[in-house]
Amino acid sequence: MRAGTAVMDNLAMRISARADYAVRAALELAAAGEDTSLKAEAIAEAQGIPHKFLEGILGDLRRGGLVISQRGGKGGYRLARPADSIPIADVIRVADGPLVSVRGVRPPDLSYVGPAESLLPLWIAVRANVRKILGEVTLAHVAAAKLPDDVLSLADDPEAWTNP
Amino acid sequence: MRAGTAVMDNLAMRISARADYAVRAALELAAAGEDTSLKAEAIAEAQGIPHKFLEGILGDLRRGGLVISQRGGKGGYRLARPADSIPIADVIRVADGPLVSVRGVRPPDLSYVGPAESLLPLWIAVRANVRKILGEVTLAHVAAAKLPDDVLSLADDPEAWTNP
DNA sequence: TAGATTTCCTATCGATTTACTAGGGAAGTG
DNA sequence: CACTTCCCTAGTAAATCGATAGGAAATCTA
Repeated sequence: MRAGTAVMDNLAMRISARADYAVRAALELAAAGEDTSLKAEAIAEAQGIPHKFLEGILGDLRRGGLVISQRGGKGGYRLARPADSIPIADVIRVADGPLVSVRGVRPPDLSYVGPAESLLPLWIAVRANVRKILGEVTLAHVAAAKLPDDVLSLADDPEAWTNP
Repeated sequence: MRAGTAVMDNLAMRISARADYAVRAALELAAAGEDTSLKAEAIAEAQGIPHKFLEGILGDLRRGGLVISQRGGKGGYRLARPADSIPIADVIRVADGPLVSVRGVRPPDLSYVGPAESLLPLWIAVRANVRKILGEVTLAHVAAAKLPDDVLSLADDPEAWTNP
């Protein structure tokens, strides 16, 4: 922990509010069905997300080609593709940039010297693993509460839920 | 990406400079051997880390029980335990707090509603996976450039090194 | 004991990022 | 036209990040 500060919430790897909100909004759209559109306000209320903030995030999802928007009275947002073809990784990347980085640099662009040389393959391995999970699990999986077996088995280990 | 900004380095999951520096410093100590002590300045120079910044990080490692320090002429820092008994995860946690969090909260403390309910087990699975890798790989592994086979095989996939 | 060395502690700093909020314009609907 | 809903730009308070400064405390050598 950083010296001198009492409560440290400074994290090695974190998922931002933006990414979390983006995924939850996309899940609401997935649950609604590919051709039902929902208003930003309705999503915001359902998920407890500040609605003006959510509007910005939905704009990112639209520019990223994940959702389609419609203005006016019967407007709203809907998924651009079937929910089972949209991995969680895509949503996070579109809302928040690259999945994993070290010091703001992506692993392949790092250079290490001396005994730290093997750090690079280690970060790469971590990244590959995160990518594998979040690239495999789709909106449809989560919305239907049916995660793939290999992911479920990871989450089933009781030790995975403990704190430290 | 966030609307309106040109270059986005805003990341879903990142390893901070602090965590990176902490691991690299610990690796220098591991390479030096358990009972050789190194001065902060020497580590800073070897790894290209701002030395006053590093001093603070080494203080965290000391308070976390990972290194032992000695002041004065022949002083410096050395590992408190053999390098093969210190996982990378420990170093990161001591320097930077919990490994993985969502919106600054640790996964078990989150609560989701509706179609987002299965997000929790998903984050838990991601965390379990990161923990598994970083808890398995020790300072000795990295310093000797001999990562465990399962980690190596992850990093060997050429696709793991690609950008997006 | 004096002097040199090196850790240890506190405080501060500028830049960036994060998580939001405000206000109004553009597009579509009845 | 009136109304709705998305769309866009700006701004902002607070936290965090990465780093620096200055000196007190401990330890060693001579």
